[in-house]
Amino acid sequence: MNLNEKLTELNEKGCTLTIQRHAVLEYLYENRTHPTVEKIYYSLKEKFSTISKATVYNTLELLKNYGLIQEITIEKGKLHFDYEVKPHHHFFCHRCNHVYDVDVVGCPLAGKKMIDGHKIEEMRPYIIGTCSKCLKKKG
Amino acid sequence: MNLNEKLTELNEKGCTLTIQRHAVLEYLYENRTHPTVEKIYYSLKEKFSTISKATVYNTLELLKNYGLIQEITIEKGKLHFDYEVKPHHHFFCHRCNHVYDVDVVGCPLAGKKMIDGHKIEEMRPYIIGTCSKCLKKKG
DNA sequence: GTATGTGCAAAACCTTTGCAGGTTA
DNA sequence: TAACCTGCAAAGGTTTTGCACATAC
Repeated sequence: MNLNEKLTELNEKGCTLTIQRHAVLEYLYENRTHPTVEKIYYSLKEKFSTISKATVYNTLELLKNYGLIQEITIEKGKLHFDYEVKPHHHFFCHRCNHVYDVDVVGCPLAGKKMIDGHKIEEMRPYIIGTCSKCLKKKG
Repeated sequence: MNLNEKLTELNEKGCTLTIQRHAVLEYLYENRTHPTVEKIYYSLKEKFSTISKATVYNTLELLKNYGLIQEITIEKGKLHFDYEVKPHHHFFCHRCNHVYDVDVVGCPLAGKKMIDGHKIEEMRPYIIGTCSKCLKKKG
């Protein structure tokens, strides 16, 4: 889903389209590196010098609740965010702290709505390890 | 793997078997509810009134590094721990904040050591949703 | 004009660190 | 005794909250 489609959906659902919300969503659209809140905040601050961390947190939470972005809890005590909401695996390198998208086909839970009587609302398939770049650095 | 086997393994690998380490591992062995650090700390404090949070954190990190327990980052900003280290899915209820084990067979990554050139060291298949108990409470 | 959103600062919370004192081999 | 471990307190880092001001419908 492209940026305008998401902005339109947000608007149609009755959410005020503020400059800050536009900026956060646009930033995630243009930066598919699974940035942390801190990264998002400091990047936006370059354009919007008065934006506050509280607004960034509020906005990310709001966009997540509208189902327009995805929260990633793969790194201990730190949030990452992803513009792409379609289910896909995330790989976290514990050496460089980068999050990568990886493509895995044949998930046995694909399309399932329930498991053991629990209602499935979101899949978070995480993988931890050492990424290809860090493997090369190994010394 | 039962408690004595893990304690033996810890000892054989050259790790000092202190009362605190024994207590943390034993607590996880007897409480398979994926407790948070806080829950572990306050529970152990009932028996060992002088135990400190730093020791609990250190011990959990140490046991994790020995591969004897599993760290769960499913809840935003909070760590849970699991005595069971065999790969299995975890379900997190965002309503009651409980973590459940769920059994999923046919993971396409089972046994794989690499993906996209990245070295897989740990799988964390997380599912978020509303648990069966909270679905009943719905009102 | 009322409801909603933002920015600032402080608070709350979780985790890590430094170090003195205690324990283990 | 030398190495390691624990407990306490403080520090560090992330996220949340409260409230005055600003903005939107």
